[in-house]
Parts: sequence; C-alpha cells; structure tokens
Amino acid sequence: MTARATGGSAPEGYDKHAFEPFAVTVDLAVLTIRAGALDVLLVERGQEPYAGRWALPGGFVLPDESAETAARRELAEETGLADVSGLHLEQLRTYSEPGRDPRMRVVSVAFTALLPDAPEPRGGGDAAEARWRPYDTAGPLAFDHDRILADAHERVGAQLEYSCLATAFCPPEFTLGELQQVYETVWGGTLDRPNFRRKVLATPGFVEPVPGAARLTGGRGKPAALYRAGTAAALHPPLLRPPREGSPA
Amino acid sequence: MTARATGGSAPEGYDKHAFEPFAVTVDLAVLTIRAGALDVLLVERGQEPYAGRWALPGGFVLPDESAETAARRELAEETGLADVSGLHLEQLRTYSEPGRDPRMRVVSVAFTALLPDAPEPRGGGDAAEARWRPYDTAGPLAFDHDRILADAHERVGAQLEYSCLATAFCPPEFTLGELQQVYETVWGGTLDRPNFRRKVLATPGFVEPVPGAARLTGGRGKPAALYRAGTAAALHPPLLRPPREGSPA
DNA sequence: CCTCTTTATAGTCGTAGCGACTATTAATTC
DNA sequence: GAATTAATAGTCGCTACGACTATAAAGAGG
Repeated sequence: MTARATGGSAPEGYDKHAFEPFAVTVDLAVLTIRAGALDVLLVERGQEPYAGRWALPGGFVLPDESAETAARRELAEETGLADVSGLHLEQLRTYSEPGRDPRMRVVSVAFTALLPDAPEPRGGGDAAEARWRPYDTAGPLAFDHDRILADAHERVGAQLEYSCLATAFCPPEFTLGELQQVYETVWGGTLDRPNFRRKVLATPGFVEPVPGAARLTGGRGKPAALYRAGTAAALHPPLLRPPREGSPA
Repeated sequence: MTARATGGSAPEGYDKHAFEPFAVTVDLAVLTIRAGALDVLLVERGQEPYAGRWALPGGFVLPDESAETAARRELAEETGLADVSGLHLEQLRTYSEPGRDPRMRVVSVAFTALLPDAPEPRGGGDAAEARWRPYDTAGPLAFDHDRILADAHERVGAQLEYSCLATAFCPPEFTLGELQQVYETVWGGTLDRPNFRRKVLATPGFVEPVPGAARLTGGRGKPAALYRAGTAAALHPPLLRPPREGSPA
C-alpha cells in the first residue's frame, strides 16, 4: 500500500497531523585498507546537482526493504561481490537536514561497511563508475557526504578501541602485523609492535591461533604466525588509542 | 530494476516512480533518575493499534524540520518544559523494518534524551497522557518500542564509560554521591565510593568544584562538596563498568 | 656461503591505575 | 551526648601498560 498522506488522506490515527512523505535512501561509507592506506568506495555523479563530483554509493529503500536490507543490496551491487553476507555492515546515523538534497526532501540512513580485501569494483547495473579512492583526498564530495564520511571514520576509529572490529578489515587468516596495520591506518600513527602483540594476545577472544602452527611465508623477515578472529565481540580490557599531543595539561 | 537517483542513466532529477514515499517520525527515549530508579517517559495510546498500551513519545517530522529539530520540539511538548535547549538529546538509530507499523510504512529516527530533575509531564497538545514509568517494568510497549528502549539503555550505559554523559542526569550543581548514583542506577550495581571519587577527580575536565567551597547541607551525614560539569567531553582514562560475572574464563 | 637486512617474537623495568580495604571527619537523629 | 550516616583521606598489592632491549628466522645480495 502506498502512502499518499499529504492533506487529509492520512490513515487512522495520524489524521491530526499533516505530514509530508519523504524519500528514504541509504548511503554507504565502504572502507577498506589497500597498501597501508585507508580507501573509500566512491561513485562519480553524471548529472546535476554535483555533476562530476564523487559521492558515496547509495540508493532508495524499496517498499519491502528495511534500511539494512537496502544497504546490503547496494553493497553487493556496488562492489560486485557475490557474497556480502559475511561483511561487516553497521548503521551509522540518519541525516535529515531539509536542504541536504536541493531537489526534494530526502532522509538518508547512512551505513558503514568494512571490507578485508579490495577487489576493483564493477559498476553494478546502471550505476556510475565506482572506484576506490584514498580517504585523505576523497573530498569534496557531493551533498553532505563529506560529513557522513568523516562521521564514519570517527566511528570506526572509536570502535577499534573496544570492539573486535579490526578483524573485519582482515582476511579470514591474518598475522598480527596485518592487524596492527589496521589500527595504524585508521588511527593514523604508529604503535609499538611488542606492546600491541602483548595486548591483543592478552585480550581473551580477540584472536585465536590457526591450528597447526601455520605461518605466513614469502615475506621478507621471520614468518609470522597466522590468527583467526576470535569469538569475543567486545574487548576487555579495551585497546585505547594513544592520546593526542596536548591532552594532558 | 529500479532507477537510481544517483545513477548515471537516470533522467534529470529523481524519477518519481522509482521509490515509494515513507512517513518519517521521531521516537524519544526520555530517561531520568527519580528516587534512585531509572524512569522513562511514556504515553498511553488511546486508539488502535496497541490501544491502551504504553509507547515512547514521538511524532512526525514536519516538512521544514530535521529529525533533530523535530525531536527537540516533541521533547518540549511532552515534558512541558519551557527550555529544553540545554538538555542532552542524541540520535540513537533509525528503525525501518517494513512491518513495524501495521498501518503504513513508517521510518522512525529514535533519540535518547537525558533529564536531570523529573517534573511531572504535562500532556502537551492533543497527546495522550504522559507519565514517568520505571524502566524495569515499562514493557511491553507498543510497536517495536521495547527494542528501542533497550537499545537506548544499552547506549547510555556504554557512554557513561567514556563520556561525561552522567552529568546530564544531574542538576547544574551536584555532589559526587549523586553522580555515583547515576552510574549505579544505569549500570545496575554498586560502586566503591572512595574509588569512584578518586577516579572522577583524577579525570581532568569531568567535574570542577563550585567556587567558595560550597557544600550541600540538609542530608544525614557529612555535607558533600558541590561540583559542576567540567569542560571535557570524553573521559581519559575511561571509567569502565565492572565486568559481569563469568567474563574471565 | 656468509653477512646484512627485515620482521616476528620474547622478555625486562618502572610507573600509573585500580580494586579492596581501613580510618577519619562532620553532619543529623534519637 | 551517643549512635548513625555519609563524605573524605589514605594504604596496599596487583595488573596493565609504555618504553625499551634482546633473540630468532626468514630473504637479499655480495
């Protein structure tokens, strides 16, 4: 059933308020790490407004979808991945400023998605060309997508402290060096390797060793032991970000 | 399939037949602490569906409003407070399951609001009677409001750990005992008073003493020093919740 | 082959934070 | 004025953590 609710045609219970139907969309901040840099998936706009500018992938929520379902569908379309069921997808927040789209009233539910490997995106369907772009030089983006992307970055950075989210950037089996690089890339600094190792291994359920003493050969140094994501969801104790300069008075 | 608003092949502007308009509402989880118990502001529904059941206050987002603006307007209407500009209001998440309202497609942006004192709510406008109810015996609520309320509780509990949010439950000047009671009420346990005091005072910017060595008299024991909310937004180091039983293997 | 480089892993040391606990102080109540 | 209540001060021992050093195991290049 379609809601044509402007004026007096609102359903029972809503008729005391006049309300305007809004378009509801999802926007995706799809993040990955390639060559030690944080990359974001962007699409190039072909028409006004913001023609030629890059934007976050997204689209309308269909009548029988939740926002989460729509976001996962868009994620599959934009990345071209066959199976996105295991990927980390999380609602960020909703952006509803009246003027955020000059054409009409659009309320957008933003999501953050994290990918381990980074396949080159295949432009799905009629979508404009999609590409990985470095996070640092991504902007300025169309609409309020700069802010959405910044919010996503901040949220992911904060969640690395107290959740196992970092493993979502890693392949199924990974070394502690790769895991550390996730933290360093998202937080933008360097961490002490022995200390990082001690903290990760001291946190129960964060990672577990791959059976058989598997090691990753082919690198330049000593082969690293392989680990899998553990069963814990939260980190106790948390892995706190080193404080920025100037914090302690 | 469906034309995409951000796609390259769509004609000028949005294709009006590509999406279905949704009603967009806000729902508020308004929390306070009264007599050492966590209370939530609820309204009684007068009509189907869920007639006679309690629900979170909320309403439609008007055409010229953002969701935040609508939430603050609803907060003022439901609580009857003249000035809600200083109250803590924060977006929680958006609920968009297709069947969450049996009448029509409603996407609801949920907010959490924290109040220090607890004036008896005046039923604002045509709203049904609004009342403070204890959090523990609030359910079952109408629609998916049980889940929204639970999500709000969990979010607030988590934010107490690493933000100064607890002061939002307190009046402008408060004692450390009152602040501790906020933590105990939301987390549902007891904290050691000397240790709590030491941690709060050791966190720069969390609280600052009221000038003049002001103290709160009239209580039964030794008068407590009065404090104000500090200037910091985040807590360094965080005030971690005591681990639940069974967490360490 | 031997050595240098690179990376992983092991361990040390001093400090800060924190949980558990005891002691003291200053008000009200009986 | 003694008992009660609550705030504040302080102690003790353990753990976590940052900074640092040392060792092990691979490839690179002569």
